[in-house]
Amino acid sequence: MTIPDHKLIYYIQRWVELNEAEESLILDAFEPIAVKKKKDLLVPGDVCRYVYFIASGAVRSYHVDEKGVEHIFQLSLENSWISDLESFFSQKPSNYYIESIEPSTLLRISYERLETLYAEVPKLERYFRILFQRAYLNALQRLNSTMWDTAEERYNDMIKENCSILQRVPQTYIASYLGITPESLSRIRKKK
Amino acid sequence: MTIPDHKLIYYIQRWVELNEAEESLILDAFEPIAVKKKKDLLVPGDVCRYVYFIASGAVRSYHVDEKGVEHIFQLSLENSWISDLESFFSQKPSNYYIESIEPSTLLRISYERLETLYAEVPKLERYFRILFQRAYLNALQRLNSTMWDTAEERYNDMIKENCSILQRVPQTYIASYLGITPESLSRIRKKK
DNA sequence: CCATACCCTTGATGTAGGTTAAGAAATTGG
DNA sequence: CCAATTTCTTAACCTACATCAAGGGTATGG
Repeated sequence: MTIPDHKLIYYIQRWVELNEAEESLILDAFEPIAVKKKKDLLVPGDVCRYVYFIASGAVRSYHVDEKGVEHIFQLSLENSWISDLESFFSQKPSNYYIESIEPSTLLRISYERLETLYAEVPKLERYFRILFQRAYLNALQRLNSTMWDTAEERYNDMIKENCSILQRVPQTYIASYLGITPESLSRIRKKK
Repeated sequence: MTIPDHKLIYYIQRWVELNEAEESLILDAFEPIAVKKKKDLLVPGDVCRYVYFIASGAVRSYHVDEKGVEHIFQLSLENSWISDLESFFSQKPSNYYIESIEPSTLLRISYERLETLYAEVPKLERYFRILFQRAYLNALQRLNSTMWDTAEERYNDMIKENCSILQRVPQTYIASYLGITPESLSRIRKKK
């Protein structure tokens, strides 16, 4: 068992208990891959075939609008998940890019394999139920603050909660994730 | 079995198959209640004890900020779910109101009862996994359009997707749900 | 190790939507 | 069925953030 494998099991065990048999079923189902910086894991038009667990590194998902502007959806560091779930679960073409922003090690599982894995390890339904529940609440909070807080408040919240990401990715990415322009973020930062 | 009970099972069966035994276990676990218009199901400071399935009627969840302004989170019609999941799952005090906006019939289940029900009917983990997955994707789309579309575009999208709600609740609620003031919504509507 | 691309900053100007205020219209309940 | 309350509209003015533009700094890969 390699280090990234350990981490996946560790993070699943935070929410559901697994016996040894279940652990190996899970590990067998995931395929480890290593990617360099700036590698596309998904491009628009392709079906999103995998859900990725980030064992190390950083990955973003974004979409490019008609004017060519990038809108960042997710900025994910190690020990979290990333995918385009809409495309993944519908198995229809995606509108998004998923791209590594640092050299990263990932564990991926395909749609078909995940369905069979649910049958082999029913507890995983519980794990993903809890995971989506938390992701949903998180998205609602982000929605709430986007609707009702100023850009400055949102940036300050991000500083509080998420220090390391600010050091690791360009400010343009942070601005896009917050829903503002790089210029505005620069002005907000100057105020301090 | 009453009509509202039927509907709950019907909507669960859209995603997972249930046998008769499982159906009755589920129906036994949910408690039907009827509420008038404007009844508070949850107020800030209280722990959210229930998840509600709306068999008929309409319910909203909202929070009131320091200035006394209401921010509507969810506007839910019959055949959908409503709760403050953050409070429900953490069993900590809520910051939200949940209030009926029409006379409604609801099926509710408590936190403890849901946990035992998961043990009795493991398939429900799958159902709620899928439910949260969809809710999460929905929240992300709402986030996306709040960040990048104009208020007018968001209102037009709502007209397309959700005709009936516009007829059934005051415009102030729609405005708040869209993240704008009633005045702005009024101006948008005048344009047509 | 240099050139190119990318990234950050700063300034001038534009605009969607907020705020305040007030009256008209529609609901509601006693 | 009417008074009270809530909802909707309109108008004048304001503000947070966007857009456009241009210059300087700093990675980075050939």
